[in-house]
Amino acid sequence: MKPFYVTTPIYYVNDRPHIGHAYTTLAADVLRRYHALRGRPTRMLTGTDEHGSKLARAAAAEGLEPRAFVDRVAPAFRRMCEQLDCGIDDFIRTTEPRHEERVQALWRRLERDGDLYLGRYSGPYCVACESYYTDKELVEEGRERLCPVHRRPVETLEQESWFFRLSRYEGPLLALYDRSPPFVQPEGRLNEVRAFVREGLRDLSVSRTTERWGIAVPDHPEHTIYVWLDALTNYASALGGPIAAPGEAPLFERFWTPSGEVVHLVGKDILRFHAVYWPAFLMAAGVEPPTTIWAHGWLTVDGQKMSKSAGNFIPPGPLCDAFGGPDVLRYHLMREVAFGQDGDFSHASLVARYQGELANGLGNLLQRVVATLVPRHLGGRIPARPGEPVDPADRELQATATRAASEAARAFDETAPHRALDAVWSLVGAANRYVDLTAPWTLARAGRDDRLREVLYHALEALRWIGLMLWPVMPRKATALRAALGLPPPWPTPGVDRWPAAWGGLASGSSTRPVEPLFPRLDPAAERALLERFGVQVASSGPQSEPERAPSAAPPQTPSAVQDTGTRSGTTPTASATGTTPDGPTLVSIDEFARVDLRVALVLAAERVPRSDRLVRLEVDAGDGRPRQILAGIASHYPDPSVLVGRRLAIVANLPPRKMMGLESQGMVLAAGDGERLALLSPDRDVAPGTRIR
RNA sequence: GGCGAUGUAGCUCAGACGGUCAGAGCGGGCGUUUCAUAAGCGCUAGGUCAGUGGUUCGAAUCCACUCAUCGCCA
Repeated sequence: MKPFYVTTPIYYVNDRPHIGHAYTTLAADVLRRYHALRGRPTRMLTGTDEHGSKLARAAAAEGLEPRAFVDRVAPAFRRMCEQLDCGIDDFIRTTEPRHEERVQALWRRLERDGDLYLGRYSGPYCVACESYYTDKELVEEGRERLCPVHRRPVETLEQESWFFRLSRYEGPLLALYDRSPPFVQPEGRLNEVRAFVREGLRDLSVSRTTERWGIAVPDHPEHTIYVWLDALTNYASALGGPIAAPGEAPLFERFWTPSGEVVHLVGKDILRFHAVYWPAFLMAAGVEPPTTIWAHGWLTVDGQKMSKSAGNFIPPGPLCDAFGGPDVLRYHLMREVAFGQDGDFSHASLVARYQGELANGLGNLLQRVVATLVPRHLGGRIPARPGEPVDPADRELQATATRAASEAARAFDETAPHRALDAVWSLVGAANRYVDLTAPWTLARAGRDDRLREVLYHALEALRWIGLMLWPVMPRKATALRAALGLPPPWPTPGVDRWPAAWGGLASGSSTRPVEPLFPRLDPAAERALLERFGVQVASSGPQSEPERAPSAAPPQTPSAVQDTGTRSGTTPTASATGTTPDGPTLVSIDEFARVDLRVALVLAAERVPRSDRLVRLEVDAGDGRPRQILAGIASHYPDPSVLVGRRLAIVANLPPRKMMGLESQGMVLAAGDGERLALLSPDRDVAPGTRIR
């Protein structure tokens, strides 16, 4: 069995973990679990990238030593893995001695073999950043080219630098790109890399005298090793490689071998470093390059482009909490996004898939079969295994299962979890149809017990297959499903292929277990509540208005873009990616406007909110049948709000509830104001509370 | 500017070698069962397959050009 070694990028710790990090880590874990289930020895690595001037600056900004800073922020990434049930085998930090030693060992090897030489590097340099930039990183303002961070002119600075003889490896790299299976996936990306290399490679500057926070060049401590040479080496250093005497690094020998498979999952922004520099470093050191560099796409949120503005991301934690564990998020991300392509995340889609596919599809299937039919008609006993299916319905179910298992396996083998899940769901659908078609409840009434037992056996067996195939993506739920069938978790065992293959593997005689619904359906109220909790406007997809003129401390409620995968971006510095919105008036369609629920509301009570100098608490009749509480920032204009009682005001009634000063505001009153004067809007004659405004 | 990719039903997308390729899932509409988480199941979508012009007996599928979007490079 070929060993399988999969890595995520190491995450740059200048940020908190968000759903983009979660996505890559999840994908690696899913692949790892799949191959483990197939009986392969597996290993998964993730970690954090903790060197570089950006981090040193971030630390300085908080008055911390870099070491103290990274020690504080790095654990969040490890916690994310745990939260997502990603069974990592190792977590490496580039500041660990075991890594630094291996990087220096690699350096010595490259130097010994003549692939490093001392030269002079010159390029645009920002004094404030103490950092070089490449031409394309600079921002142009007028005729000037400025530092992307400080917006200050850069100067051309020359310094002594070590160079790696990258130019030597043009031919070997191109040969690597011709090998099959392709070194880079998806293949479209391979062409880009090939084109890049074909245009010629220049030697690479791999040390900086201006950089302090990093790994020192052996014997030349005034030089710091280039952060990418440092960072890339993590994939091998975590195993004790890439340079190690025989017997010294057993893990490296076991997993980093031509007879094994080494897969690096990377974001498409860092493809070049992985597909050009990394294999070149390794070839120079006489080490086999990895098997595959898999570049996945971006995750947008609600179709919004990525943005790097701070705090503008979706952390995975609340999504796990909302569904009692990570499996629903795991499922959704793997199912929704075609691996390798850009994908979109939206809470609405998450909930829709949950309801349609998990609750109605699989959850309900398990419920009808295991929680009802089998206990009711068979006393919870798993019936005897029938002979070879002869009934067309039985044969059809079995054929679908066989097809699903082989298609799902092929999809996982091709790193296409979305297609694997598609295949599994073809079996879920077939099993639901099978139950409908064979109608066990009718068989029971007709006293056809033999047939009833056969039918339920096949339905249970289908569930067993589903449970196994789902385990890589939803380990907890798959385990719960198997428990319902009276089966243990599918402990992966090297050398043992547990993928379903033979129909009839379910042992008879044992008992099913009572189960809680695997994926409890959200009733409309719960669904709405959940979406509102996520800040999704129910029944519309339009942008939201902010309730009242509330303090802007809270993050924007409009779900917006997530960032890139948070790895070291080789090309785009932090500040450059922010887009600006044109200032011109925005037109809305009549439909968009119609989504705003404007109503007349009668003020029943009004009082100042204690300890707030702005807020007034209103109780209004908005035609809901019960009073509604609205907070309005109008206290400075209405110091005695009781004058408002009995007035009819215009309100927005379908904003998500929002808490201010510990009180929930269920709407917003409309007012005209310029900061100095403010006037509440009222209808000019009496209309019933709740009357729609249009 | 160079190279490349994509543009198929409201949405997300499948559709080697040109001739049951005009499809799937979701959403929408209609119907139906009752074992089940008001779930399931069945039927239904009449979309110029971006546009134009070619090649061909015949093209979503080949060629050219145009438009749009995107990626890599400069």
